[in-house]
Amino acid sequence: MTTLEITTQSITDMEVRAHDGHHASLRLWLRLLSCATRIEDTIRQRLREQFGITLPRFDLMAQLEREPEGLSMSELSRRMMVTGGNVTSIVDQLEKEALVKRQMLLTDRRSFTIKLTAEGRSVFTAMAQAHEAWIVEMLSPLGASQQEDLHHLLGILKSRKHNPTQEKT
Amino acid sequence: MTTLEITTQSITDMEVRAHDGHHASLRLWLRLLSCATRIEDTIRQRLREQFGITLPRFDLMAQLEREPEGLSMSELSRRMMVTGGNVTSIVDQLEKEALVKRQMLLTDRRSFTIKLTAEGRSVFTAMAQAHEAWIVEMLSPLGASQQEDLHHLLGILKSRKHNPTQEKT
DNA sequence: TTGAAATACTTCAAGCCTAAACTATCACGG
DNA sequence: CCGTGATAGTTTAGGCTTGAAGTATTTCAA
Repeated sequence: MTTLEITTQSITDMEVRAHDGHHASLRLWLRLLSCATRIEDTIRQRLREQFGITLPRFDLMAQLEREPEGLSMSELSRRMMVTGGNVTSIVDQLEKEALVKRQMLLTDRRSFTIKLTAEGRSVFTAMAQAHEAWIVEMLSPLGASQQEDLHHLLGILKSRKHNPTQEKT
Repeated sequence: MTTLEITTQSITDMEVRAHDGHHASLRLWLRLLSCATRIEDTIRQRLREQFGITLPRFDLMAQLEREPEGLSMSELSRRMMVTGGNVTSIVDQLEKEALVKRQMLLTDRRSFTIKLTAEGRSVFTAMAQAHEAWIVEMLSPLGASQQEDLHHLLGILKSRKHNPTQEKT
């Protein structure tokens, strides 16, 4: 299956590299996933213990905090990268706790705007501060320039996501 | 709260850097999470469409594939970093589909060994091959040396995870 | 021996999440 | 107008996940 003839290094090197590259990619993916999971689990646990809130609810509030004008359900769904039905249930919960409110739109009766309530904003501010400190703490094994490097590498990964042979430009 | 007096650049620089560093860490975390989520979602979707299996079931089978002798429930739970109850339900499903089997232990009647069935092993082999190709494809925006860099940086992050208070160079 | 603590696993309630089906409203070309 | 297709949200069934409570078994020391 693989060539055994070694006239120059180049051919063999390429194949060895390709083969190893597969396992290396897999290992890289597992490590990436593991890092993200560990950090996320820690955040989830601390939010629960210290603020009695779930991560998805926190995330939704974080989206709203950046948009004082509020967001529609579909825009929330897009930004949070989750399905619409999911957003419905999270907003339902947060509305029950009076942390967000649905606001009718005059221009389109199908839609409405979700906003933080005054209490929601104040609660979120306190949580966000703690949250940011946790992140800083958990990323601190990396120095500032290493964090920049990591940010850059992940940016490359993000940009051209998955490119099945030939994709539109 | 912060000093407003600027006698030399240094003080302000430090504070600005600290402040920016916080936001930079947060941005880095969001990017890391987003990369992991996008890749994971793609894998989940393709496993479902092409093999009619869920990601957790695939992951559990992957653990078993590496251990021909099988694993206990608690060992599976530890390796997959999920709770025991979770493993119970996934094994239940896989057992229904005859992809894994519970095997009584003579030495300890509380426990048993979970193994892939012959069919499970054969099904898994096909899936794993596709899975690895997807990973290679999705990581391909990064060259081999960039993947190594990323692997290395994530290794640092993983090792010293979160280290309360004491540290910073 | 025996009973308390530890261990292995299961069950349960509650919440997250998805895909798919459903309702209501809007847009717009005929 | 009007009807057809698109869009905004909701609902539902099924699966994952957790934390906590529960059952069975083992360990170990008094």
